[in-house]
Amino acid sequence: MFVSGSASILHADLDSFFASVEQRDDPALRDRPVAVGGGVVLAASYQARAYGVRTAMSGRLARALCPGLVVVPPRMAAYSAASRDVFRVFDETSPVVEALSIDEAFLDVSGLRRAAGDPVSIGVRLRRRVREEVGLPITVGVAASKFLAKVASRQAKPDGLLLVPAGAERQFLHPLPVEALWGVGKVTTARLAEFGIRTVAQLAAAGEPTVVSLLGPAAGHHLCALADGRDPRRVRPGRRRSSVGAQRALGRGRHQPADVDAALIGLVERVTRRLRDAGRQGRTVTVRMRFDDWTRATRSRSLRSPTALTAPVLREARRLLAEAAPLVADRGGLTLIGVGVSGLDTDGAATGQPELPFDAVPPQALDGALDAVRERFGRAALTRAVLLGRDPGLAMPLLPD
DNA sequence: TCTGGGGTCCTAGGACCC
DNA sequence: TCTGGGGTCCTAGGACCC
Repeated sequence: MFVSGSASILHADLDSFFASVEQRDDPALRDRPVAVGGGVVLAASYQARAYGVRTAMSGRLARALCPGLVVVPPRMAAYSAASRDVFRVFDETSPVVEALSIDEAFLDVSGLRRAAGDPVSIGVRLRRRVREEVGLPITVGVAASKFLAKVASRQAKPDGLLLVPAGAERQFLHPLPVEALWGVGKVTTARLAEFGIRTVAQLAAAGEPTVVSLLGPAAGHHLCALADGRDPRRVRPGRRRSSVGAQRALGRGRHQPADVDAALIGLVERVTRRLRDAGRQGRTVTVRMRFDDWTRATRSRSLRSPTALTAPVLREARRLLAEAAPLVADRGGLTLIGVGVSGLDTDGAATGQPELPFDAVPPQALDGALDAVRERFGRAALTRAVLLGRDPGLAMPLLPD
């Protein structure tokens, strides 16, 4: 059974974001095939995509496919600024915005019909504003669930808007190939194809027990629910990053220990600098490695207390790397090294997060507010918040026990 | 084709606690 | 003393996304 509420979730996604910013800032690049990157393509304009140029492709291959390709080095600061401008438009469009990445977000506009019109009109205005005020093309999918909105925007690209009307979810979804589904990548597509499942309709017809036996319980149940149009996930504003990492390719061949250590120091400094700038601390240090045979490994350990300081993270990262020395020798040397810090603290007070305006939380934001309560005050307070929340008269004040 | 850099989520076994 | 069940945390790996 399709559960079709009204189609009031927007998925807004900038089109080939990095390349579009470059074309915006340099008129000479407009209408030309542009790739942002160097050794590897980070983003390709649609003119470049027409030649088969894709994200993650090597620069050499991209140039071979598209002789007129203009390759420009990335300007991360410009992309961050553009992202801030676009998110300002998002925030002015709806109070319930969930950022997914630097260039896409979900917006719940269900509470805005009276104030701002129906979801499609809101989407049309959003696209116009981003075009006029930021100068970038953006695609919007409109549907009753996050999943469908995301699939819709993917189908509508570039520079489009697509509504999946309530009740028409199955017609929209079932003819699509399984890889059109958010979360189905190469491995899952191949696995399903072994059993003749290539479209969403075939997935739905195969039945949940079969899909679960192929993909495991979590992915199986999840995918069947999605193929059936069931996706109850709310748009959750204010989600925070839970890990910070940095990595660096080292190139093939042997690397002197001193060079590897220098790279490690640089990575640790970058990561801890970002933690400090964000006012966050983390407990688990992870060292990522890639080897000459392209296999990967990670080693991680949790510190006794969270930190954002270079020294303790570096000490732990060096230890982890030293312990992995036999592995490195065995697999023919390092070609990439990375450092991550996860288990980030969620203490709002210590991180400069503003006080939660409990009396100003719109009903559709309750989900996110409760998560924030749990993060800040723990489970007991969450239970109490839920109980209080059931009786509007008791909803304030809410203080930690 | 020959390969970057940033993330999220899931699984699974083992340790440990109640 | 032996046993069970449940929960959480830690670590490693892998799929997937942009």
